[in-house]
Order: sequence, then structure tokens, then C-alpha cells
Amino acid sequence: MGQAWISQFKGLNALPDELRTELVAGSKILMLPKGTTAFSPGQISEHLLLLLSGTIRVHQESPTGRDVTLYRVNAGESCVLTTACMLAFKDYSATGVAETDSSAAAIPRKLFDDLIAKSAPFREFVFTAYARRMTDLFVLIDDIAFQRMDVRLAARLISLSNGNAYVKATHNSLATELGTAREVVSRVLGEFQRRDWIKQKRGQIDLTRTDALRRLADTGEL
Amino acid sequence: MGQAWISQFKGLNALPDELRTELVAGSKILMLPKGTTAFSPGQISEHLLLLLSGTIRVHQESPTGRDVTLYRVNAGESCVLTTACMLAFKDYSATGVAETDSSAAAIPRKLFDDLIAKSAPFREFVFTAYARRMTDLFVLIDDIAFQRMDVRLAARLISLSNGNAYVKATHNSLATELGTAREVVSRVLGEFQRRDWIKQKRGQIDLTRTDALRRLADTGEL
DNA sequence: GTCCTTTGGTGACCAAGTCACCAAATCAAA
DNA sequence: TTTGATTTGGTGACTTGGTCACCAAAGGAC
Repeated sequence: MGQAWISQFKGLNALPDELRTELVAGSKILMLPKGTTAFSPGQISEHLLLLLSGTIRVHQESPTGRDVTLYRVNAGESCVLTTACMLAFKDYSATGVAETDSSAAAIPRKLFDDLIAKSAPFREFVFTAYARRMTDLFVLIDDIAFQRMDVRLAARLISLSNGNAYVKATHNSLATELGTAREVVSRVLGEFQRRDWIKQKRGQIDLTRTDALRRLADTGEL
Repeated sequence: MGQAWISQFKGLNALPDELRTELVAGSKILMLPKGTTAFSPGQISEHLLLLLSGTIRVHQESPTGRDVTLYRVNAGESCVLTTACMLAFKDYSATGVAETDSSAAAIPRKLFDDLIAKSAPFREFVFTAYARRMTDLFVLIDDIAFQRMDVRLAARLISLSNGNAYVKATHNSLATELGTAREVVSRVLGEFQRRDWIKQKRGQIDLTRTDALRRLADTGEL
């Protein structure tokens, strides 16, 4: 496997070769089988994770016992939430769980700090990741506060389908995705099925009219 | 006024004297009269703002035309949202407006970048601020998604009162605070008044039973 | 005073969240 | 392979929150 992984991160292209080598040499490859907790509240993180394959779902458990998905980290992205804690010695309140078998390059705190100090392109890489996540959170807030559930669910089905004609998910997991209740998901899916936009199976939803779902997601109509 | 301002930021105490001097010398004091926009989407920010006095309300206007308060920046805090954009050249989607007459030290991008490179304590200062804001956003998401309106409104009234027995706000501005509709605020305030917890005047709310409000805010009961 | 704008009140209605169930599918252990 | 437990999904009644369409009172400008 060697050094190939670093080329996945276009933000790191701008790094001079010597730093790229240093980065690859100083970090470890981590395997995260599906379901592994990549980070969680309370444990202070000693690494910045750069996700090489798979996806990590970052979610938050509410004091009230419920759960929302905050965002996903995809292959080629960094898990920047932990860096704030790495340098600030504070703990965060969100949990990251590998949603599929995943692998990541783990950059130790010391190396991370060195690179931040030494390299402007690396700084830009890190701050871009921050900006990206903040923006994701703003969009999420807007969605939760102002968007109708059917619109949000349609959008989420499309995004979870990854271009396939089906989504593997239970009503419960979709409810967690959107921070709502299972019954609400059941109702909305029932309505989608009544319109023949989807077909429901146990633990799976087949999308038969992606166009209609997309239209609802985009325009909020029909 | 001289160099005194820097002592307001305890995160900057750890900086060596020479960097403190450099920081003070290289930044400008900015006056932000009430209502001034400190930053807004589209305009690329060239400074990191350290708020010396007053408060800045950071809010987001939704595509749907509505508005939520994301968080407030108080005196002694930094307005870290803009830094992500400063270094990442991306624009954010939130607006910061001075809520009272305010003043801030503005650190130019180049100096900010220099300090990040040179000083570990400065890095810690910046990343701590990030961690703090991210946490604020997580709490907000949780609130919007899972908390009842009466509980949220009671909490907000207490926090906006700043220990006084009144809050200067219209139903409309409170609705924006919480990302809800004016009618909802009117209803809940009506209920509070019926219980003699508050007295409503035009543009102002007198808190007569802070204890009851606090109890509702804390426990979600009564 | 007379407008006009801002602020607040209200009822009817729709959407979303909660509660309390139940039924079917699946899985594991006996 | 049968049985029992668990997971998943369906549903109706009810509460809370958001929207719509008004209207009325208060305060400022002229």
C-alpha cells in the first residue's frame, strides 16, 4: 500500500514532497470495521483521522436519549472535529461510528501540531475542513428548524441510495438520521408508498420513482 | 487605551511578551455601533475579530426567508467563524451583527497566520474557540430538534435578562432567537402571563417569577 | 388631530411528535 | 423445527408547534 493514500487528499497536494513523506511516515493506518467507534465523548483524541475508505457517521446523543446524525465523513475527508479537542484539550460531545468497514490514516497530535506550525498549505487543508463542517452544521440547523419532514426524508433517501435503486435502512435508523420519531418516518414512507414512489421491504426501501422524490426534495412540491 | 485590551483574553496570557506586543501593535481597534454588520456571507473576511466590548449576535437567514440565532460572541471572546474563511478562502453563510455598541481588535490575516505558525499557545487559543463554537452548535441542534418551546423560551428569557428583572424584546425578535414563529411566542408568553410569571409590555417583558421560569428551563416541568 | 407602521392577539387549520398499543418477520436456542 | 424473544413496522388518539388570515391597539411622523 505504501504512500499511495496521500494522493486521495487533494488538499494535501500542495504540500512539499518532504512534508508529504514525513506525514506518511509518521502516521499509522487504522482499520475500522463496521460499527467501530472512531471517537466518542470523554475519550481525549490523540490523532487526526484522515479517512481512506468507508464512511463515518458522526452523531450526537441528546440528554433526552434521542439521537441525530450531524454529518458523515467520507473517504478522502478528514475528521476535523477531533482536532479541536486535540489542541484544545477539551472534549466534544459527538460520537463517530464507522458505518461500513473503513480505514484511516491516524496522524499523532505532535506531528499534527508540527505540520500546522510548518506548513501554510496544511493549515489551509485543516481550516477548509473546519469551514466545511461548520457549513454542514448550519445547513442541518436550517433543515431541522424550517424544512418539512417529507422533503427532508425524500432528500435523505436519495443521498443514502448512492445512485442505487434501494436504501438499506429501517424506519428507526431513518428517524435517527433526521432527528425525528420512528412513527413519523413510517407515516411519511406510507404516503410515499401510496404514491408508488417507493416499495417497502423489511430493512430496505426500493426507490421506484427517484425523479418524484428528487423533485420533492428540490422544490418542496408534490 | 494602549495595550490593556489583550489582558481580557485569558487564552492569550500564555503568549510570550514579544508576541503579545506584536499582536497589539499589528491589530486595529474597530468600533461597531449597535446594528453594524461585523461580517456577512459573500464578503471575504480579512481579519480575526477579538471582541473587546458589547456582543455580536451570529445568525443565519434561511433560504426560506426565516432566521435563527446561532450563538452570541461576548466581550473577551473571538469571532472564530471568520478565521475558517480567512485561511480557507471559503465563504460562510452566517451573519454577525453588533447587538449593542461594541468594539473589537481586528487581527489581519497575515498576522493571524504568522501567529498560528509561531505560537503553540496561540494555536490552542484558536482551537479552543473552535471547539467552543462547535459545542454551541451541537447544543443548539439538540435544542431545536428535541426541546419543547416553552422550555426553550423560558431559558432564553432568563439568559437575555442578564440578571435584570426585565427583557427588552418583541415577540418577533424572540421568535427569531428560537427559530420559530411569532404566533408561537405569543401563545407561550400568554401562558406565562396567565400564570403570573411575567408581565408583558410593548417591546418589553417583566420577569416576576424568575424562579418558576428557571425551574421550567432546567427541569422541563410545570 | 390623521395616517402609517410596528407590535401583539386570536381562531382555524395542518404538520409533527408522543403514547400506547399490536402484528408480522426474523433469529437464536432448545 | 418448534418456540420464544427481539426487531421491525403499522395505526389511532392526542398534544404541541407552525401557518394563514385576519384584526386591534400603541406609538411615531406629519
